[in-house]
Amino acid sequence: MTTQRRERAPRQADVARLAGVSQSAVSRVIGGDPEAAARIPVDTRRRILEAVKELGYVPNLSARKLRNKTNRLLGVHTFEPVFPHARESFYFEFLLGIEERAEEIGYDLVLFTSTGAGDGRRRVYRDGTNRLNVADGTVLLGVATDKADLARLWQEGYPFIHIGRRDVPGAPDIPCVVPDYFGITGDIAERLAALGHRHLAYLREGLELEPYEDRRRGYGDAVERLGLTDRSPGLRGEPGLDEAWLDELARGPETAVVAESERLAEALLRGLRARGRDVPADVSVVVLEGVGPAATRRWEHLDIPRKEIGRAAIDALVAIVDDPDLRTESIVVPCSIVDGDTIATVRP
Amino acid sequence: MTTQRRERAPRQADVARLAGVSQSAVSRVIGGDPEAAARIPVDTRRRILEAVKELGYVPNLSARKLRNKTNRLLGVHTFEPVFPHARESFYFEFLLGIEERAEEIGYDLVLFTSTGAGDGRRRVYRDGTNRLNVADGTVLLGVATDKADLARLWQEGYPFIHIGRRDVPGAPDIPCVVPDYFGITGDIAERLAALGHRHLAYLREGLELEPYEDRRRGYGDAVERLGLTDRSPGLRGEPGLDEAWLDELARGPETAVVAESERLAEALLRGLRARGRDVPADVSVVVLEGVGPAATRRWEHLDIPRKEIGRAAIDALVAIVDDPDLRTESIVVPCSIVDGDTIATVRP
DNA sequence: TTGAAAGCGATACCAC
DNA sequence: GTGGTATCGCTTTCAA
Repeated sequence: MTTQRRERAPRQADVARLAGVSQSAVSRVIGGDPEAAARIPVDTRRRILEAVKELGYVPNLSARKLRNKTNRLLGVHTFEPVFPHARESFYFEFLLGIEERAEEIGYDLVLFTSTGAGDGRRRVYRDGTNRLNVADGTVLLGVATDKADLARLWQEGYPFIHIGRRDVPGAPDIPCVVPDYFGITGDIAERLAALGHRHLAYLREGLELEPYEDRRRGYGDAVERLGLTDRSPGLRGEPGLDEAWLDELARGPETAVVAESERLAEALLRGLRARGRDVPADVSVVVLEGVGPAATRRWEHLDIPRKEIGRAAIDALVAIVDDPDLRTESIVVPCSIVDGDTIATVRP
Repeated sequence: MTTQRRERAPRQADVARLAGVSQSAVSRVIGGDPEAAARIPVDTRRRILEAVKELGYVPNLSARKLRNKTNRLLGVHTFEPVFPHARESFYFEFLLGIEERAEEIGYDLVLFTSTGAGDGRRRVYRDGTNRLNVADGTVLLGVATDKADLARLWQEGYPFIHIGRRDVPGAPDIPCVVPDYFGITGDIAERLAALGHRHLAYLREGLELEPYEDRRRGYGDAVERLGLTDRSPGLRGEPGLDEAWLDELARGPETAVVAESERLAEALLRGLRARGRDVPADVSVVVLEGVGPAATRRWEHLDIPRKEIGRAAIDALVAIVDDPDLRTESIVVPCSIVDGDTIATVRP
């Protein structure tokens, strides 16, 4: 049986003709609105559905979107390519959550990949066109977030949500879903205090993104509140870790260090050992980011619930899509601390 | 500076009004058609572009698609979820190629994820709606390909391409991009023959999908053509590997085995060793599929250029989208053999 | 050169 | 209950 291949996709008008009813009737039956469909006699309905099957009619989503302004498509725009490095990528887990949740609630995903400027960075607007607007709304992520793009999207009133906090001048409240860095870094300081640590130090990366600010503020506030001391350059804005400060640390009163990255923690570990001090015997260490499965040590570290965040982003986005006037505050997702063997109670 | 957030997205009509021209003029300038745009006086053009910028106008892609029947969106439909297991997935590499190529040629990707039936399998048609038709065309992949879906898509005339060969009754030539299993298995037989092997055996998996047929045909034809012998049950349709046949193999004239999967090869290896024979000293082994990075041995095996195939799929799809009347034959992508240490020349 | 107007396919209001 | 009909935003033909 080799069926003939169809030329033109059938429209509601074709269905209507075949069923001997008006186009509106077809729309009412197809459209799924139970209210409207219910008001149609079973018999007419049956004839229409038969015609639909006969012709193999399927609704045209673009037309629907044009009318309804919605098509159950959610976008995902990453400011850097994701797939190429997906395996190791920081972002991969977010996508997992995004896909999972989208599937659960019956939305499809548009991956905006074409917007490459050729230099690796991706912009939302390409020759004046916001390509995102095929989708009802979009989740944005990436370190290299373009704030101008964000501001413009916000002004356009396009529904979107950003993973990770971003402050954008000119756009008061960018809807974001953010890990609770502020809270968890406070908890970390508290945990250290509970173990008897009074003198802490903070190791800072060279990045000045908002999420780092949150960590620093959370930690700094807690140190103050708990009456601890921290005389490290990191807390006051000096990134990195130099020999001078390592010397200082090795003979100073500090018994615990919070490092923004595993990289820094590794360097710290080497530096301390070179000076005859060990972790956690002499110094406890907590890592805030970048602890992978290939880690050399079981660092006590902060865990970002990426999949959770991806899911939360979809839910928040759908809420915004459903009600664009919604003034969404940022969604804060709690983080947790993964126990490692790099902290200990202070030696008496 | 806190700019006001816009209420309604501006349309061409708004731009036209502001620029003091007609809507068609705006369309001509915006639409990008150089022919049409060229016929518009520089001055008018400038006024229009200014109005566009002033209002922050961006074209509505749904309306465009409705008119033009194209929106530079390509779909990806997987018959099983991909992301959840993406890291290890057989399919992941295909996606890499797909994303890469789509980005290069300026298309965005729609990930059809919402079509889950709840049982893990995904169908194209959900309550009668072909969700794919938001995209200009779609790449389909998956083992659990639903042939009814494929047939229906084909009949509808929807532009798509399937990764992996599939024969669908009722749809003469499903456009597919397929690894050249037929050719490469022939090459494998030849390579073995060149090493002096005259008596081969074939180990078959229990799956009856088209790609397996291709491998079996390629191998079988070559064995015949080269005047080799193969008395294995695998070649004639018996899947698996039982003790009886292992005994047979251990004392028989066979000096080389082609196994459809690493799993089978492993079982073979164990069986042979238990019978005092070794690989490749006594028996050479070539594996056709499933050799991962965690393999216990450096199997001589077939390599599927997955990324290449993904890229080829996009190119083929775009060709079909551009010209739907195109009778696409299947695209065949050559495979290669990865050298391992499981084959050797026949001992004199 | 420029503009009016006819669709593209679906929805919903408003009469009948 | 049912069927015209205006409308969504854009492209393109056809006149002016």
